[in-house]
Amino acid sequence: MNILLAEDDLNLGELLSNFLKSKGYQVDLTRNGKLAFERFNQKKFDFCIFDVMMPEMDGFTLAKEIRELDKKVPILFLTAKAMKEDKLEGFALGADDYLTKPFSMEELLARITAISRRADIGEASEEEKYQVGTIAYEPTYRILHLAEGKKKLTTKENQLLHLLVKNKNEILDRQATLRAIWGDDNYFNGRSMDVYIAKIRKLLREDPNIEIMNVHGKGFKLVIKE
Amino acid sequence: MNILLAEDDLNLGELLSNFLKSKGYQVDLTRNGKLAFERFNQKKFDFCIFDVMMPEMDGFTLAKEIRELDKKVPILFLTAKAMKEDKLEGFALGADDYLTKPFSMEELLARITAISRRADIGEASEEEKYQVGTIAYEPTYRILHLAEGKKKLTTKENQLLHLLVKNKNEILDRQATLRAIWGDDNYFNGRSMDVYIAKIRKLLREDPNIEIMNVHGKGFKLVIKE
DNA sequence: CAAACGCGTTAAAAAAGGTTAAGCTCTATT
DNA sequence: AATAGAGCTTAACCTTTTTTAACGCGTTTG
Repeated sequence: MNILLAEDDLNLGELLSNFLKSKGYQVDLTRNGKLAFERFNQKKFDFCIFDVMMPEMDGFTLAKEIRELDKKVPILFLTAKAMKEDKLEGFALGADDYLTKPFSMEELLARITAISRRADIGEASEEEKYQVGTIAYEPTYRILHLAEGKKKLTTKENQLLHLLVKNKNEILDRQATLRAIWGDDNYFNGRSMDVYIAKIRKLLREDPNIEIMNVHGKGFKLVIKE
Repeated sequence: MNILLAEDDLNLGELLSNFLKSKGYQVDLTRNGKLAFERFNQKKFDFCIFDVMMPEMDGFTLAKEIRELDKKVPILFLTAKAMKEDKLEGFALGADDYLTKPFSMEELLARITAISRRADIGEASEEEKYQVGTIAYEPTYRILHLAEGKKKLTTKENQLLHLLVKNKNEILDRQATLRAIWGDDNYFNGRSMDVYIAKIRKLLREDPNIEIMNVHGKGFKLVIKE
């Protein structure tokens, strides 16, 4: 299981990282929210642990960005002792739990176990495979199973389609997507994204029930009729 | 839009109720959780605002009961300042937001606007299907089945028509609608809405029994004769 | 009843999106 | 090192969607 850990205190960070690794998890440690966000978009994570107070981008903002793209990945916050209002903000973002420093390693492990068990029900994680209308899609291998045969997607095609599919029937926010895939939501990246939407639409044309609809000024939404 | 308000402090209750009414919402004010729950079962509400501390039945218990019946209706809690663990409990129940007393009316309005927008346009994802006079309407796919064939609606057309249809035979309040769709009820958005009312009227002209009537100074009402 | 306001409607301006193709930047290959 | 190819970005052009403006008419209110 892959864990994304964002902690600016390098001592604590290494400590946690080593502990979790010793328990059989794979851990990516990042120094701040910004780096964590980039990492999150490059790799698939099953669990996130964020310190709330970090330079560049704090844990809550980070969680907000991530929630735009992934509604499900469990997020656990590490907060300095007994903050008041701050905690709530975390929960409103769909946090699954929080720990107040100082905490014991065992406590952390217990939470991770409990939450990931809950999150895992019905999900075989690792090998992802989707059925989009009549078309099978394997983001892990970037393969689209069309009627005429397998089609290998490019990096960007795959990233975008993956997000669309993960957020089926929901609006995929334009800005958040741009930041996730292109790292920046300026005008030109926006146009680039439009170009990729066009490419993907062409690829999925095979099944007339699939539609990527535009929500003016907001983003795109993948819907599949009946 | 119908709001269910539960607040035992009658002064505050009346104040809130009047303020919200002045902003175009219909408000049912109840004195405690028990009465609120009864009211909830008699009428359809689009939004709930509950004080946490109330006699008979507190806000959290109330929310728990309501969530048993309705998983989606937005709930906002009003809490006395800075409770600690208690607050968290609210979020676990699927609260959408909370406000800590004292708060400003504007702040409340902003939250309501934001949440109901999110709930409204974000995910209308269940297969809805309406019959408006002789015209079938599928808001999920933004399709209007006219005599001449299918007509695809634009984002705004769809949002507005959806609200009209959901509130058939009831007045769709102008200001509340503007905040729900446009996020702000300023003069220009108002004119924009009028333009869309005109568009929709044109689309629905096919069936002479359909009428979108104006209620001067209040809003619009979709009625279907006999 | 007149001034102010709200609404109906149409047209024009502005913004956002759809699509195609040319250009650029890598990387792999000769 | 030059060439070719793949992938991505930028540019260009066009369409659709939304907003803003303008004008006229009905309604309300003092």
